[in-house]
Amino acid sequence: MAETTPTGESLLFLTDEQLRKGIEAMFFAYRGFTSDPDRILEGMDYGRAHHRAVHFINRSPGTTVGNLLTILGVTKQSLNRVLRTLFDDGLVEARVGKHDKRERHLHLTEKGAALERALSDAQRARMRAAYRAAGPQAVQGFRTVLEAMMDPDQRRQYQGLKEGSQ
Amino acid sequence: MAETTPTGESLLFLTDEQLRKGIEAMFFAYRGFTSDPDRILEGMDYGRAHHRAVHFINRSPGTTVGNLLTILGVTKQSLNRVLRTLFDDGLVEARVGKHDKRERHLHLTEKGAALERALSDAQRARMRAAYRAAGPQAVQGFRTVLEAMMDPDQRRQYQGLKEGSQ
DNA sequence: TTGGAATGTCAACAAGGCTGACGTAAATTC
DNA sequence: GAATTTACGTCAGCCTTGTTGACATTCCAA
Repeated sequence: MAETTPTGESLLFLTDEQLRKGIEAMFFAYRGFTSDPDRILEGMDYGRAHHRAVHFINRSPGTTVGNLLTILGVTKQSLNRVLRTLFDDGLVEARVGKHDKRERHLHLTEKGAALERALSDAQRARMRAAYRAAGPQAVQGFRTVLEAMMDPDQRRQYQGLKEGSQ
Repeated sequence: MAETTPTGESLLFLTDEQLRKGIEAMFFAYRGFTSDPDRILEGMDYGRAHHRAVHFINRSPGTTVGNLLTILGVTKQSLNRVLRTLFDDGLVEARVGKHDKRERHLHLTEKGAALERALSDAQRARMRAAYRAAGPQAVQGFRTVLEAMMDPDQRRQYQGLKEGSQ
């Protein structure tokens, strides 16, 4: 491999030390990333799992339970516990599929949409501040590296979500 | 705020849509980020919490229990459960402080260092591949945005760890 | 008509967070 | 020298969110 020998473009950014810094940056940044929604959710009877469900239902209204299972990567039992409380509290409603009546299409109620807004407003505020401080060029790099870090399956889901399927 | 009106440098990267993409990128990328170590740990009696402890003990040999508590941001009861199994299995040893005998200074044993290497090798491999694919410029941006996303306290810890204190 | 897909649900369990209370030894302060 | 504070350990109990396994229902599709 010719590119393992530093040439004009230095490859110092691939040293173990630089990689370790990247790893710790992910660790600490992810804590910040989740902290604002977590603060909102604590006290309510909800947790991070509810946030994720509400986020992706808002993102793809009418998505099915099976879709959600794939995206979230958890078992149906685990997701069902979360969805049940969201149904019971009137944040999410499930509509029986028109074509395939086995499927349940998930939608946020007005109340659910309100919670989603509160959570994502908080999360976006932090993201916006970080983006603004870092600048567009840095944001471009940020997205590029994150995308390269995903598993191929996850990346496909991420990209598939880019243009909403309604 | 004058800079909320797009000028020469477009501010399209600050739209809600772009921010949402950044949020989902963090979500999916973090899953990839943790998946390789998780795979190694499953089957052993260890989990992600053990990984974190071992990582930071390796990072700062001789660190105290209190330091570790601050860095990890968990309660001593929670950390203690993890440390106890690491002691019992001979991966970590605690040395009574020389100056302050109340403190326990934590060190990896050879066995602990071996596990740490296995875990960080796997995690670095993914990070290295992502860095290489994205290029140095993107990596620079990646680190800049992550740093801006941390809480100030977390950022101080992250930066404080940059140059090892031994 | 029959097999398999999509979903819900019950039960049991584990990891890893949390709080609260209590104990001990060592350092520090008064 | 006594009192207080600090660093750490531990017991008990609770919560969220993940897991596996088993079983029922409904419905599409071959």
